[in-house]
Amino acid sequence: MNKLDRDFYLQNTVQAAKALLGKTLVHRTGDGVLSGRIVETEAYLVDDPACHACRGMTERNATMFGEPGRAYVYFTYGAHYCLNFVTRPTGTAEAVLIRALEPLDGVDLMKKNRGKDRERDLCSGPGKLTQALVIDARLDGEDLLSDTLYVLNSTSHVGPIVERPRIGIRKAADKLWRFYPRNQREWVSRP
DNA sequence: ACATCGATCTACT
DNA sequence: GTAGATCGATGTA
Repeated sequence: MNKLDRDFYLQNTVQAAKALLGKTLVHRTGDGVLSGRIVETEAYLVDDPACHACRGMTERNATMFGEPGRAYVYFTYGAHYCLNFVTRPTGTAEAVLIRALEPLDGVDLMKKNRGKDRERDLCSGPGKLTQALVIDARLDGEDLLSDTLYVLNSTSHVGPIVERPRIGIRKAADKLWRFYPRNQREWVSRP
């Protein structure tokens, strides 16, 4: 299986958010390989009031303004990291938030990282999956074409995609920019 | 310098 | 179903 190439991340962010469903996120760590199937995403656009970048570049969101195909990782609620993939050309600050995974490789290590035993509790939320896959601020700006953190272009068939309002935002709450495959409800953060 | 508020999670009712 | 934790980034003075 091949990694998604740079061109994949240049496309329309809403399309990219849908196209990422069913792909496999891989993190190679010193303790083992951790991976999961992407089953829930959200799109954040440059002219979108809910997007971190809508008020211009700051120290935190600088990665979103950079090269597509990089990881934007930020810390929130005093406790959690969230993982995004930067999309669109350099200078256009858009990204896809990865909200949930179906665990694949390294499940035992994920259970240890999370302090949970049920597989459904490992990656069913943006803060959960970063804890399970050991993704933190050190990976902000990491190239998704590297050999550490990357996305495999799995060709598995993804059925009908459900479109819902994004979670945890107040602005632009009417936009249906949260996506998950209808047949993957069991792994998502909020069916 | 200081006050506010999260792209969340957990535990508890 | 909901309250509380928790702390860095951000905006305002």
